[in-house]
Amino acid sequence: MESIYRLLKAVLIEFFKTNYSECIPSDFIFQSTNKEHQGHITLMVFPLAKLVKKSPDDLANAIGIYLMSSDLILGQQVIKGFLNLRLSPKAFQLLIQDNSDLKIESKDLKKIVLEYCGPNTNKPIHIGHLRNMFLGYAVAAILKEVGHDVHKVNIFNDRGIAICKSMVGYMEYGNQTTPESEGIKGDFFVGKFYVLFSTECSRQAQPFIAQGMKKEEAEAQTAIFQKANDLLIKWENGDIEAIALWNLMNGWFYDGVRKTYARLGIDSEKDYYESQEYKKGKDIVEIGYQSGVFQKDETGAIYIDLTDKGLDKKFLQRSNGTSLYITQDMALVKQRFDDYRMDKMIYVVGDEQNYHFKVLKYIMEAMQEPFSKDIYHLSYGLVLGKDGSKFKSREGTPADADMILDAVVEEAKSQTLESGKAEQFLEKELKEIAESVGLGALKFALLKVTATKNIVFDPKEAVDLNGDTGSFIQYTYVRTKSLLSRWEGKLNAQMATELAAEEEDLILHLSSFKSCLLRCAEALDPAELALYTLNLAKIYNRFYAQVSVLKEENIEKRNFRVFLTNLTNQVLSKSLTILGVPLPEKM
RNA sequence: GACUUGGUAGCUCAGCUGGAUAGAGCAACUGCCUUCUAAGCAGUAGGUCACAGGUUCGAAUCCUGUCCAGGUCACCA
Repeated sequence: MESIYRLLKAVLIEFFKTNYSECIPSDFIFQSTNKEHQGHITLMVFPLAKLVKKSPDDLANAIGIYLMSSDLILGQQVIKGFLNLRLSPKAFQLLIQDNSDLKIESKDLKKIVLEYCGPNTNKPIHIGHLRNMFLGYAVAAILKEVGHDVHKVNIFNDRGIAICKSMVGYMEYGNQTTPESEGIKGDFFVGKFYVLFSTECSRQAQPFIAQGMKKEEAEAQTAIFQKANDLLIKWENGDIEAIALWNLMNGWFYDGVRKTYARLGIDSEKDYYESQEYKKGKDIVEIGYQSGVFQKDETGAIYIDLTDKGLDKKFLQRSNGTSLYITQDMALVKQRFDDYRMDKMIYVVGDEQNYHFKVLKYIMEAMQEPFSKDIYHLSYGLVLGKDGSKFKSREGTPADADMILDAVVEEAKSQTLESGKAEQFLEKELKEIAESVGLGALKFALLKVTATKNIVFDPKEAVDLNGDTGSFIQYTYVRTKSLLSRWEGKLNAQMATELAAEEEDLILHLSSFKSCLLRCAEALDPAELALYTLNLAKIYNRFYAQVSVLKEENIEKRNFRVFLTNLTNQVLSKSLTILGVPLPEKM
């Protein structure tokens, strides 16, 4: 698209130079022409008319006539100050030339580290993690595609009171069982004891609640909670037994969660562990305190005063000297910049932590760390249930990532069976198709919504294979693939002299792929790419239904349509790969 | 209360820096498989863009105010 605009702009500047030499516009606004009107692109004449103080219609007419001298323009029509332009075959040929190569050359390339996933090791990952992973994966892929040097890292929140709860649960109810002995996936096995702990804890809390205590307060009074707390202190003090159990249970967890990562196609080049970093935070706190950036209150707790930034006092270390969530993040961010020396650190973390990252940035600024300006929180909205409430795992709703994935894959399988096509597939193929269609549907459903917005997620709808779904795109991809597999000739970008409207639409849309990617990279949001891809599939399907490709008798036309099919296939394949949506062989 | 994000068709969402009669999909209804995969295509119906002002040739989009919803404001993570 760009080269067309560039060429047209040159002609327009020419026009203004000859007619209105005093006021040359710095920019021209084009948009695609409305369906009701003839034309492909439209020039906005209003701002120009204002500049030269002429009526929009008169100016539009004058420009329209002038543009006819360009061999890019075949026709022009002025309607209420809109100058609608029909592009010539040469213009379309140019668009094809510009876009048959999908490589993007951009400047200002950066080294970027992106943190995503971030599971807690005490229970299986849930739907919120899915959004996090899909989003992080796609953003990283987009940045890479545009040319940046991207490094994905993962953080395991592997220490703290939560895992201690699972550990106490196991000590109480485990009876020496293992995931192997029970036939349960490791992360679920660990999570089972977290639930057992929670159940017992709320049971023990009942009497306190009856006395009028708040739930959280009451639970803190229970004997079982006390055990977890003691265990945490033991762990922090390096107690051998506590650490052995911790290693054992985290091992089970990693074993389970890595299976889920593999199934989801999620990867990272480096894993960070909170347990290995958190202590360094205390040193930073100490340095900050010594240099007067942080203060100590009467109980001995250390805080930073951010009231002049419109924020509150933020505590960085408890009065008993133990570290807090923010303490370890202070250490971790520094560690990352030491490890990678990158230009930008992107945290993919939910928007409930907006405040946290704002504070983290201010603290690093206050400590005069030069990297403070390069910290970026890529924040995304919640995944809500159908009634608008948060997904929860305890009430029997299938919020666990594995459960949701299983459900979606199962649904994809039954849809395939229903379609009547299953007979032509082997059992193994059917399984593969269900897996990639199910996973694709799930990823697309979570990626098509603007990242900052909350998503209302209905598993049934995501699984639905009709309409605005990943499967629709996958289907279109398979269609192009199947068609191309029947083609034995060469690919030829030489355009036929006459184009059908469906071909023009396809070319126009294909030609905006690169600019779409660049906008996504700028916005750090794959949603536009998801919708672009969906639209490409729609436009191709229309093309497919309206014109013949392999059965076209005119050789020129046939060759060119195969070429368009191939380009569509490539763009679909590239987009889906970036989004992390699997490419099925058959459907 | 403060800060922050949002409110567009019955439902889920687009609508990029202001541009033409506000667009998709789902759900409802109609057609189209002897033709390159019908998980498809074509069509009908569905709207006071939360509300009220303002800015201007022009506002879903920008500004102000109001209402509603989510999130955050811990010596939790």
